[in-house]
Amino acid sequence: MLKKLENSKEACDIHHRAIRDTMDILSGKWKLQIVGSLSLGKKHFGGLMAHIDGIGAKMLSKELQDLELNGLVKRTVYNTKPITVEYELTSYGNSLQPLVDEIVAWGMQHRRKLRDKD
Amino acid sequence: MLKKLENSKEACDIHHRAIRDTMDILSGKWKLQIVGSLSLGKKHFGGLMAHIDGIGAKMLSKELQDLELNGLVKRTVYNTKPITVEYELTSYGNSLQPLVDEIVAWGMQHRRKLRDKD
DNA sequence: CGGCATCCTCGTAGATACTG
DNA sequence: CAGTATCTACGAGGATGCCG
Repeated sequence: MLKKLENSKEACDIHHRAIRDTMDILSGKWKLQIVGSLSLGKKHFGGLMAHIDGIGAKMLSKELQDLELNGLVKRTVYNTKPITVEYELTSYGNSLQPLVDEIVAWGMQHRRKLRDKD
Repeated sequence: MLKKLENSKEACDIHHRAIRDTMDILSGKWKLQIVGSLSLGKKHFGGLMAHIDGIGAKMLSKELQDLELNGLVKRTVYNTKPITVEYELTSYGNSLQPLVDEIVAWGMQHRRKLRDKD
């Protein structure tokens, strides 16, 4: 463990680049909510629409494509009568779970904090 | 532990609200990088500018104000010859550390993954 | 049902110049 | 050094309508 250069300029850059990488993929208003939603189980397009309150079809479609491109989400089309499409997290998408958990945990704790103060 | 309604509509809403709350506070291109930067120690305005590659004075200023409003960052002005200002994480700001760690960890793992694939 | 095309709006963010 | 002011551009994101 010769990690003695932790505070070097280089280490900081790696640090920041990692933050940037993650945020590039999860940026925007909706991606994390979509991931959070799918982490509870696969869903249809319409199901996601209903579940994510506020999102429009265009946004959802676009965000899902982004997530699919990054290998986080798998898209499956079924040739049912009116076509249906199912989205689910890939195993890679599931690797975001601890991250999502932290975000949820912090958000809940934050809301509690605000209530106590006001 | 009667958390048996985990999958209820209500629980989902709380879930999503928490994600939304957190992202509202950490949204934007820079906030997480600023937090990450300050988590390594207090810094001057100029220090942050230099450390965060790419950010402009206006953005940095605005983002810092946001973070201060949310109680994540403490701003201290020193009446030195040319005025200097120091920024540091509050204890509340430090509560984001595990979150930031997860983001960094995932970002680094993601970059590794991409390298292996290409 | 899923989702693309079009149009439009508004916020975000950059460049530059200026102040205390 | 640490901002603020102004001006501008771009793109995220919403509304609507059409298509497989």
